[in-house]
Amino acid sequence: MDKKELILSAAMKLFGIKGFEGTSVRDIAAEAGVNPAMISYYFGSKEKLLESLVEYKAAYMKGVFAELVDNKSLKPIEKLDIVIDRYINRIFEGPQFHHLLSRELSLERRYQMKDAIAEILLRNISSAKRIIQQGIDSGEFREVDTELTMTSILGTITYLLSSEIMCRKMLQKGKEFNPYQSKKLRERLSDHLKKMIRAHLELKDN
Amino acid sequence: MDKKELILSAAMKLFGIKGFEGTSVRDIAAEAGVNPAMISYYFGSKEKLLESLVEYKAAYMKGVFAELVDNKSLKPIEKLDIVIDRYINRIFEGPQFHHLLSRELSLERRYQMKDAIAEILLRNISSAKRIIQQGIDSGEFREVDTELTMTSILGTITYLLSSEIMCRKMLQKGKEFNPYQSKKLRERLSDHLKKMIRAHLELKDN
DNA sequence: AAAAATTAATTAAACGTTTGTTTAATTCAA
DNA sequence: TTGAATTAAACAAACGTTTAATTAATTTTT
Repeated sequence: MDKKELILSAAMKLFGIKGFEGTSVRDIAAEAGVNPAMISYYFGSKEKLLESLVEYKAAYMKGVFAELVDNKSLKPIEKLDIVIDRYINRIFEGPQFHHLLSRELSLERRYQMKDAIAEILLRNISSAKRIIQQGIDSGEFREVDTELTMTSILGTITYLLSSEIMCRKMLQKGKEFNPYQSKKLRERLSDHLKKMIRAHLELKDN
Repeated sequence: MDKKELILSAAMKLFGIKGFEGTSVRDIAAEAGVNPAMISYYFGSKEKLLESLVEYKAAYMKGVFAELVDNKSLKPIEKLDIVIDRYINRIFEGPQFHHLLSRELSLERRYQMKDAIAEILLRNISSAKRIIQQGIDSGEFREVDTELTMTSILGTITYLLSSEIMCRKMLQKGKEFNPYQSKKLRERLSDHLKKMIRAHLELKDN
């Protein structure tokens, strides 16, 4: 792995757990095992490093749900199940990046970057919204508020995994419980969301 | 208003919008119109100011739902409606404190404070969880996952209001749309949540 | 009630660190 | 031999906090 990537992954880790302002370039350099000057040398500045990081990571998230929308062999409710599971898996696998994004979004700073982040997140959300709309149009779903239904799906996952301590207390677990490594929790969350979304969307006279 | 309170409300505002590490004591002093030294004088340190702030604000949130649990004249579903509306109103009225809390919770720092914050939030959540359990016990609700059902309620509200820009894009609104001052959005959110929770909790053969 | 003494509040300035970044010299690779 | 990569050192600026001096308020003494 070249030094540029070492810096990026060190920054990812530290920004994720200590926040942008809470992480110094010397922290990042030490974590990456490089000289602090290399950060300015490669990225220009700490802030541009953050921008590079978001750009770099965003590439992995491009249009994950796009092909799902046009799939003709799956029913809308089955598509939504896939959306839910993919989203859960993504956050379970790398919660740090997700924490970084939501923290940046909630700060009144770096507006240009916030806009870029919002665009990244929305790219997938709008695909999922279209799936719900498909179900409504075909008469399989009730005429729900598509935007807020998506909000509920994402919000449930995000809120549960926004902090380990909160998750533990919420679920009444001990200190030995690690939310992000619990396969049981993944399934429990997936199960809850799918059931709730079904009850919410499916017509009563089914 | 005495200077101690001026400092507290200035800190509340700035920590809320710029974050703890992103706000300097000089920023706070300027916003409050006091000398920077007054912060050390009254609170000891910047970190203790944050602790005082959480303690100060937490007093207003003490056991808001406690009396609701024991209320005999309301049905569980009606109680939940009240929980939803109170929670929505609280965040709409003062989103900054809520942002501060969730940001602090997601950082791997100040663990003692995180624990205190989690306890504050959980106090009300456990009351609401008991309401759902009442409904299950009385046979009015399905046997759902009470913890994750609460997570969905709180997560929906939190996610929608976690950032203005994300909210606008999610709802496809223009720049003139101010989520926190939109009475329409409050009602739309309340309506969506109540409907979804009803579909999720109420027995099919009702 | 007035004066004196004591405590509290407030200030500007300075403290030592840490911050992000740059420089200038050096090592490395092509 | 040229250009890129890497380094240690230095930079000014900003940071949280402390100091020492001054003003304001309160209490005690006369």
